[in-house]
Amino acid sequence: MRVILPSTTISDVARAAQVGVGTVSRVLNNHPAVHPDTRSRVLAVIEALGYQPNPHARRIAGGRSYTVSIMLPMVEAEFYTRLLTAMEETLSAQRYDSALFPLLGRARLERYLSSNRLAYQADGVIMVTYDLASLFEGGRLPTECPVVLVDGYSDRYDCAYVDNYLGGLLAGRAAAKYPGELYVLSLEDDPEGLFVNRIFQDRMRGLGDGLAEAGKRITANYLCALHYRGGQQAAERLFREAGRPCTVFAAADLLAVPVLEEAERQGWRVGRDIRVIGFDDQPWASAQGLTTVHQPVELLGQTAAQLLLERLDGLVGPARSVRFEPELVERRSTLG
Amino acid sequence: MRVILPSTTISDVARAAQVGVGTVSRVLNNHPAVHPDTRSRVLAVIEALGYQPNPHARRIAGGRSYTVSIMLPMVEAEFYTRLLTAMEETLSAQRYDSALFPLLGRARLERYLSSNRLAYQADGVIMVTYDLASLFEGGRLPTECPVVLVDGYSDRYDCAYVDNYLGGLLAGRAAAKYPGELYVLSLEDDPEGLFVNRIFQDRMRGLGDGLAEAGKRITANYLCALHYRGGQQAAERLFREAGRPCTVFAAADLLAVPVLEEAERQGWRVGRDIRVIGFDDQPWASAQGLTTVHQPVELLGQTAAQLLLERLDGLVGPARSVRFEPELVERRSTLG
DNA sequence: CTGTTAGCGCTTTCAG
DNA sequence: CTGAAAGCGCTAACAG
Repeated sequence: MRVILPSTTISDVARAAQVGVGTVSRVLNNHPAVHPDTRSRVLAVIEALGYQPNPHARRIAGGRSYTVSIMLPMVEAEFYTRLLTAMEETLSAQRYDSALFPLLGRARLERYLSSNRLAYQADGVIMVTYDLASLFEGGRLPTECPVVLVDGYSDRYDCAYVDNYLGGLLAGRAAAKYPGELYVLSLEDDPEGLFVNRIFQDRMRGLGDGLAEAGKRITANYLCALHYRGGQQAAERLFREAGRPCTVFAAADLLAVPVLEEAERQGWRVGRDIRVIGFDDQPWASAQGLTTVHQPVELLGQTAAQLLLERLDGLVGPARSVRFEPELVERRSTLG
Repeated sequence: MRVILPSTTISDVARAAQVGVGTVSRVLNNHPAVHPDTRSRVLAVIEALGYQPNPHARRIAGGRSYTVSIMLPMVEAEFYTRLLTAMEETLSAQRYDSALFPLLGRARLERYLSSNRLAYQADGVIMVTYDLASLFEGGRLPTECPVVLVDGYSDRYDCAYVDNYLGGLLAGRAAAKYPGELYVLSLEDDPEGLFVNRIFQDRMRGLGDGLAEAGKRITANYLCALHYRGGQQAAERLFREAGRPCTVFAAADLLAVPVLEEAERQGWRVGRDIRVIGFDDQPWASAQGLTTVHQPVELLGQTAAQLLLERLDGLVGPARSVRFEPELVERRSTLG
């Protein structure tokens, strides 16, 4: 990796390019009023010197720091890793950097959110999954900078989300066609009760309605923690209590895997004795032959980043929301 | 939550407290040369106005931004969550904020590390587990600010680490006393090969030496991914291939759990037919009755933060390293 | 002990 | 189109 002296400043560039600092600044900020020749000369010097503007100075001077804060839960790594990667790619294409602030509890959250703290010293904020604004009086984060919510719905902020109700509905309608009882693995409540996660509630509501259309209902709901082991513990109980044939809806692919594996262990034929429907369509779901509700995770991330970038470019107006429709992907786990 | 106007500035405070901005700055930075009465008057105003200094301005002015960047892997949530919490608590007690930069691949890493970018615009950097300096020519991060490595050993930077070799040795010596073959669940290599993780290598070396002292050796080593499911897949193979009695060393508690559970499923008596030794001593290991090598995770985090804070206070001198000794905690899984 | 002032690196007028 | 200059919020001399 090339090492660059961190001490190069805008006036070094100006001097080397034989222009004023104002002009360098204009080039840096893509101001149109710069002669093409001057611009390219300055750019050449910037390149040669490996100059990078100091984000703090930019911010202090009333410009942008080209920095966004992302506040995200520290669970279920895979989903968030995908989302993060997508957001960071979109942001960095516009030369924005991002820093993460993990949602690890109320005390830490309050620290982040107290005005003027680091998390707010960015040009924009992306909240992932949780609409933290609801924790504040007035229902708004105490910040002037644009805020976007991803993987969650809000009517006060721009947001990009998947219609989890519809996803549940699709799963419910599919499940209603299959013989036998229907069992569900869904998420237990957040022990801290701090964050309100509507996502899983929506999936369950959709599922219930999808079943109801066909006059069916859930036989039992196994609540579990959102990790493989949680799913496995639920699966073990399920196999003790369920008869075949039956259908299982797992509110996340992660929870469906142990069900498939337990079925194999118990000698139940997946797709006949037991049908399994997941939610997410993680990259590995296809190889597992798991029928599931597809969520466009990367698209979600790109969209959220895009919404924020537009605000950072000065767009004003009411909150926009981009809704994605999930799709049922049928595979071996329901097709025998 | 109380909402505070983000626009309060140091001169607002100075005016309200009827002092000069210099004095306010002195109070802010705990400069001794301030009359106690003046100090308390200023502090009262700061409190009343809810004033928080702007970290960018502080940084720009040549002072500290009271900000540290933490670069950490996005896996095995529990260990890192504990470590993070400990570090953040120690840092925030000294009024330092921290932002996370996830290690998600080479491209992103290079972006973080290119000089003058956000990750470096902090007063200090904490690297977790991976010594990123080895990726650079010269073996040093291209930054002037102090760097600390936690959960890893380095001779160029201050570091706080647990002697993983010793941990392995203790496990090996214990295992050598038990009858039957010895099986191991350890970590498969990082697919990207980007980061060199010595931790698990050290544990394995120690284990081998501990066994060798008693003239014993490992019968088979099951490589697996560092999550419950990885452990479970290894455990299933292990139970097909192993005879009883036997002993299993899992290089992380996370991997030991599925072994215990599979034993129960297979009707093997834990502590007699199969003995299990983990590594970490996670908070739940005690309830599981898991014999394991205790790592003082919180202490590790506090120490790393402390090492950094001392550097931030101006301490100079050669790299210091704080080594913690792990301890074997014997529980039901080896005691029958 | 304290007020005043000169920058920190950058953006943004404001004249040319 | 471009240079000079003011100022963002703060720290760190510098005088008193």
